[in-house]
Amino acid sequence: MNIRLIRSYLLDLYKLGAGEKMIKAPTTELANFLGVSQQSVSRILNKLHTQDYIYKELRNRVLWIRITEKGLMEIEDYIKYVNDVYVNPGRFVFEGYVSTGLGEGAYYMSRKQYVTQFESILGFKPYPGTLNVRLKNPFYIYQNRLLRRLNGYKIKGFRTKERVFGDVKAFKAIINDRIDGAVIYAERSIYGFDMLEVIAPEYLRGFFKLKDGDKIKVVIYLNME
Amino acid sequence: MNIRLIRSYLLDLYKLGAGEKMIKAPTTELANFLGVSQQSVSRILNKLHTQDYIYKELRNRVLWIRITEKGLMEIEDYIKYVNDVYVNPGRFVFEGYVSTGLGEGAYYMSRKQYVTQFESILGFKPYPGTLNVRLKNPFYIYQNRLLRRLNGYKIKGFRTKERVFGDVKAFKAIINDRIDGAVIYAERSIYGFDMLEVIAPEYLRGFFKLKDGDKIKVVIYLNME
DNA sequence: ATTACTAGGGAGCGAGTAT
DNA sequence: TATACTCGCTCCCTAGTAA
Repeated sequence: MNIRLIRSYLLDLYKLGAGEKMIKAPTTELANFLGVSQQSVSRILNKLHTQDYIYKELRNRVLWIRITEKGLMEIEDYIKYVNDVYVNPGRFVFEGYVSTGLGEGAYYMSRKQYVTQFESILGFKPYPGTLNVRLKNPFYIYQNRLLRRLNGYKIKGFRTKERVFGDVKAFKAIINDRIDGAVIYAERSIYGFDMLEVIAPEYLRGFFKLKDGDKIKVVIYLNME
Repeated sequence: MNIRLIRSYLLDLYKLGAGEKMIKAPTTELANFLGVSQQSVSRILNKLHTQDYIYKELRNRVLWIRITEKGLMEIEDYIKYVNDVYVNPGRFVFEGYVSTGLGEGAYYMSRKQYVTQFESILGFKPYPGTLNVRLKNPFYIYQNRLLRRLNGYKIKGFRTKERVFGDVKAFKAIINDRIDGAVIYAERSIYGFDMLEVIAPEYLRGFFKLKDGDKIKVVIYLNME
């Protein structure tokens, strides 16, 4: 079942109180509330149950349901997303923690072919290194996944006689509300969705006196205009 | 197109900033963001456009879009609903304004066949009359529409030799945080979704010293347990 | 490059109905 | 009364491809 529909139905069940306790959920009655047929309610509840979003049991031939932990997490993430949509259209706010990467960043960011493109496309000459920001909040990880799907500014890869350097995607960003930089996604990143790679014209660790584990805020602005 | 999907897609477009201005929306790029194929984006945007949820225009063969007033209203209602879901599971909060109905309420509420049922099912003997509460906020109207679909407590209709009295549906409610009463929905109500009919053991206009236009709060608790 | 048409498959839907 | 099966229909999706 489509995740968009799953969220929508889970939300309605939550409204009925199924997030807190077992509730009586006769399919005929839910049909009215959800705006679908009794048969569809039956099918929907069974799918939600199969996919572990709700508990479900028959008591005296009547259904009782309750949303599972997995279902609650899905709802909470979604609610956060919805609110953030409203507060920050066109903006993606992240908070994460300074982290030491594998040192690759410096190597990449000092390649002349990349540097000249960053300079002309983003408008600044990046400091030769990246700041790794680890995301812990599942919502930020979700957002990062979304964002990574967008195209952003494209920095073309190239090849030397030693090896191939892949394409890089960049989004303009503001770090700690002060420095204009960017978040980059290497085509074949070694990091998962819980890591942001940030570049800037300054040495960020120096500028903000950062050490590992320090909290940092990164706001990405989309360039869809 | 399914309203659940419409909301979901509109929300994502809003996140990209399409609620505030025309944004460049190449279908290939949106495909990544929405998690569907380029072809689906084309189809989805066309449907949203046909149904007046977005503006859409081609500039140099690239799509630009913006969410319409209708789309924005849909989003706002939905966001309110989502937040309210989280804050008030199992509870439906309404705020409306005291209004004079057509005087039918008193006639109905003094039928003995109704009164005895109300007394045994809801646990109080209703004052012979209903308080009409007019809803103005579109969100409350939306909520009322949702609620009217649920079954609630069923009060059976009856017939006299003069005429037929239809079924009535009731939900327990608390009025102005003080009086335990109920909201009733007559099977063939003469009112639209912008009106709540409230009953209580007391004469509410007297108890709260209400006059037409006074604000009043009604909280409905679902009985799905 | 784009957008968007077509066709085929599959998911979601409700009516009828078995239990 | 309930729930949930089958079945046919519609809607939604993607791949291929035209413009």
